[in-house]
Amino acid sequence: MDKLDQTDKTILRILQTDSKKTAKEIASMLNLTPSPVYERIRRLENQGFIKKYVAILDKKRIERSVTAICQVSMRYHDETFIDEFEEQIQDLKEVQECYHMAGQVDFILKIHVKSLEEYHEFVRYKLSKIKNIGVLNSTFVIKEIKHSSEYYI
Amino acid sequence: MDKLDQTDKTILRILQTDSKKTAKEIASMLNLTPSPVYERIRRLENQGFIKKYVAILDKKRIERSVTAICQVSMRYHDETFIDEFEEQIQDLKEVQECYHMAGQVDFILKIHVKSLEEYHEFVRYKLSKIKNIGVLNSTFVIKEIKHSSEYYI
DNA sequence: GATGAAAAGTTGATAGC
DNA sequence: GCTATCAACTTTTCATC
Repeated sequence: MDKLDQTDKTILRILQTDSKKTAKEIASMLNLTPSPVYERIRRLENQGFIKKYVAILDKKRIERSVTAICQVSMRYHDETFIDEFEEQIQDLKEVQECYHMAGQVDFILKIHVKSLEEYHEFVRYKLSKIKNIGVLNSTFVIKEIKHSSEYYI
Repeated sequence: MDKLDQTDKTILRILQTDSKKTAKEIASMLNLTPSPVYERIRRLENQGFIKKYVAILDKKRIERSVTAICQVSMRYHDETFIDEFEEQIQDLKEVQECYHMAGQVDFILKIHVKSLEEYHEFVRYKLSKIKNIGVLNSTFVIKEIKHSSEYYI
């Protein structure tokens, strides 16, 4: 009930690249009728393999051209400080990703802003207002080589 | 023709969180009829604001639980070496994101694998086979604080 | 730009193999 | 787990305001 067969995997691969493909289209790619494809997709959703369906926007088109990677280390590593940091990061709309890391650096953040000026304001008025940040090291993306929401299956 | 009004922005915000919402549902959220919503979505697609629609999978469910951030510096910075690196990275299915950075580190990669053992094999048999890599520094995600495909609009 | 209606296509359910 | 069929709903188009 929780195992994926080859048909399931193919369906997931297709939906990861284009979720607007209809059950009918997928069915014809797999030499099936739409019904089993439809049922499998429903099952993959219910069993939690598919979390959601989203539109991917072009960041250049919506003025989020600057991508920064920001590495943060905390001054103290009390549980409370860490929890507080995590909570406050959730509310920062410029932060698209944030990971708690093993190693020297505590957190890695991916940030999207309109310009370097906006990044400066983000760091000055939002990020550095969070308590207990020790080291804060920002680098900027000069070219996006690969950026995908797909996982290899 | 290329400017977004408030209605466009609301539609984009909705589609970024749930692209399965029908034109009818969005219309009722905006106190409109489905037709103008439908036309706006078509326009947002044609003008390149919406790049694509995808299904987001649960990485734990499909055995890609380990996320690594790998920072790579090149030995030499010739154009040919850089181009070659970028090309070869495209073909590595474990690499979900790769950015060419300004600063000390040349590239930052986000990698998804099943286990640390698989990561070891990835580095040993795939990544380190790419020519001209000088420094290679891997860290692992111990907790995902935030991970979204949405941009703030 | 929006409404409203109508044609074409998809979804989702059900019966049967 | 599949095919075939069908009603309900959505998408898509278009005349009209």
